[in-house]
Amino acid sequence: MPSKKKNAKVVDEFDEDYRKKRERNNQAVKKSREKTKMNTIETHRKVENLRVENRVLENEITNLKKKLKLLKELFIAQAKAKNNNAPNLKEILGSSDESEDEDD
Amino acid sequence: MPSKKKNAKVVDEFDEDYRKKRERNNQAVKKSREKTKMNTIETHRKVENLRVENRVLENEITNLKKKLKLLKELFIAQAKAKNNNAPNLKEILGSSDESEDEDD
DNA sequence: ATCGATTGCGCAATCA
DNA sequence: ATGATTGCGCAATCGA
Repeated sequence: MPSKKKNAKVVDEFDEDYRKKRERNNQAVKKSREKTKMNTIETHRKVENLRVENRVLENEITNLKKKLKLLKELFIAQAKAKNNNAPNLKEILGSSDESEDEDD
Repeated sequence: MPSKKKNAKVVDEFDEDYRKKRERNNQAVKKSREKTKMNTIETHRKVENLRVENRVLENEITNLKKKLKLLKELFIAQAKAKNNNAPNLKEILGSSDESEDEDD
């Protein structure tokens, strides 16, 4: 029963259709891997950007804390100078989540 | 002049030393690519962590700004009640880089 | 049935 | 000589 038609899986290495298919796949593979590389680079870029942004935010927080501290001192001083009943700042301000200072 | 000894580059596909070498390289390749995958995952993890941290910092800034705003109002109110010369907060606190409010 | 995209794997060149 | 990286091709599989 040797049928010359199709002999199963013996891919004729040089068959034209086969070669065309292989060539297209090879291109697809290249493209896909190029894409992967780009994504990798992009992700590294994201990390770097986020780190920078993070430092900016940290600095802003530091500055805000400094201002807050100073203003509290001014407030207390003013209260003492003009009055005796300085409001309780902790009650007024210290709600949320921070715990920056400890004076009273 | 066919010398049976060594016929240049025709790597005998089944030569034992060749096979050993190939096998070792195949393992090295696997290892290296595994490493690459791990690094990729790790980098994605970093991005996620940084994003989270960023949100935390943004929130902290928001809270600090709120506090600062409130305290400024208290300070002004107190100054007006007891005194007429409220110090110039902008000068004292410096508008270094932020610009949270606009009253004066 | 088709076709591109993705993935695991092996080979060989090159780096270190 | 040896392990690590890298570009490339093959084949299986996925996804539309």
